[in-house]
Order: sequence, then structure tokens, then C-alpha cells
Amino acid sequence: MPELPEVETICNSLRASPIIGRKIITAELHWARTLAEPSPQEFTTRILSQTITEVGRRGKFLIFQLTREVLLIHLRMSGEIFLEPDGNPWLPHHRLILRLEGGIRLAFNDARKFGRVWLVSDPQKVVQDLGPEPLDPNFTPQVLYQKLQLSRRQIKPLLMDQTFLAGLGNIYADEALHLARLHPLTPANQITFSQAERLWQGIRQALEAGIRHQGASIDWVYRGGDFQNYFRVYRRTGEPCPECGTAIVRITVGQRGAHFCPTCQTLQG
DNA sequence: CACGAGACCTGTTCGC
DNA sequence: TGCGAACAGGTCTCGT
Repeated sequence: MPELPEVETICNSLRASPIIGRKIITAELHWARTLAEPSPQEFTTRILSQTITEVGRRGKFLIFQLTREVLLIHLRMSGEIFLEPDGNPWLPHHRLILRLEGGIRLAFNDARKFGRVWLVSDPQKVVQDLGPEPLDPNFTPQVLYQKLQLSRRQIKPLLMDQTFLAGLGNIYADEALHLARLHPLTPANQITFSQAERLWQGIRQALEAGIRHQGASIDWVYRGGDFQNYFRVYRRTGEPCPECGTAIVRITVGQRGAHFCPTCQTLQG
């Protein structure tokens, strides 16, 4: 489901929620493979009586600081976080339920079961391979240009490679490339410095717009944000490009749908 | 190294 | 109406 703006939105709402300062009373796991580590027995015992002290984000990971350890959740395609009263009936796809003191519970709901949860003492070991945070002040057009020079890969799959840059997925990669007027198949090392500057701008603009709109709500998953109403190209096949009116085209790149304007985003050579 | 295909999963939408 | 195919915000692993 979510990319950086969606995870950021969820993170912000959790941070302002009553889970902060609450102790975990019980943990119920309903799909074993949801847990990346440790074992279900270890997990359900070790997490008990730890208090949630803060919530953060790195790339697409939600990071819950607990009293003694750190809980990380990756929502993958269909994961959602529900904060609900303890008495509520369970929704069909609840995979992990943490009951907190005060009659509330935090549920990880994940229809497709791709999501993963970690309980570790050092979160670095889970997120250490992630690339830079795109909105971090240290991530400059110069840094992006230098990294692009090092790869001959197609720009779209490269932007979605979390070790290259953390947080972009299919929506924001398509949107950023359109803003930058770059074809999704452009070889990274053929991108000029001024194109890299445009791409840097496009990445920031797309992510910041996404965050401003509290993320996108697509299909039946996640309601709340409305960035889907502002897509320039993503899932707009056949509709007019907002810049030039040409019909948006969809191709497959790296097993994923890629949407672009064939007039604004041309491939050189 | 870079790419494609296949896995992992369930649910919705599309085309005949 | 029904049924299969295609598609979906992600990532991992394996083969070429």
C-alpha cells in the first residue's frame, strides 16, 4: 500500500495518538509469517509490559521505540494500522494485535500478508541498507547526480530501489519522473546535471504534495488521504497529460506498470 | 552487473 | 450472470 507520504501520514497520526506512553499488555499473532523476527514465542513474551515511547519513520518502515527494544513494521502492499477500542470485533485481516493498557489496541491489518514485523534491540540491523531519505537536507541535487553517474540502470527501477533512495514506490516514481520530464527507461548515467536537478525537484515536489494531501487512497485500501485526485500520470492511462494534453501511456518496467507522457518524457538515442 | 521471471498473498476490476 | 485473466501502493530470490 504505502510509500513514504502514506507512511509519514500514519506515523504522524500515531505520534499524536494515545498509544504514546502506553504499556503493551498482550500480543496476539494471527499469521506467523507476518513476523520476520524473532520467533512467535520470543516475540509475544519479550514485547509484554514494554511501553511505546515514540514513533518514527525511515523509508517505508514504521519504527516504534519501546522501553527496551524497537518494533519495526513494513506495510508492503496492503498493510494498515488500526487503533481501536479493545471491545471492537476483529476485522478479517488482522495479523497482529497489541492490546495496550487503557482499553485500546493497535492492530496490524494486512489483506495480502506481505507485510512484516520485527522486534529487535538495534533497528539499524533492519534498515541499514536503505539509501538516503529524499527529504533530508543532506540529500542534495549534487548527491543525486553523483549517485546516478554510478549506475547504468533504467531510472525508474533505480528510483524504486530502496538501497538507492528510501521511500519512493510506483506512484511517486512515476509522478517524480513526469515532473522532471524524464522517460522511465532513461539510463541513469545518461542523465545530465540539469536533468538531475529537475529530478531532485520532482522527487521533492511529488513527496511533499503527497504528504500535504495525507497520502493517496487507492482501491479498497486506506482511506484518509486524497492525493489520488492530483495524480499527473499514475493510473491515468489514456487521459490527457496536464502539461501538453497528450494521452498518458502505460508500459511495463521491471514487472510494474509505468505511466508517462510520450511527448514530455522522451527517450534520447 | 542488470534484467526478467517467479514467489509470496488476497481482493477487485475488466473483458468476453 | 459467470468466469478467468489482469492488475494492485513491495520486496526477495534465482537464473541468464
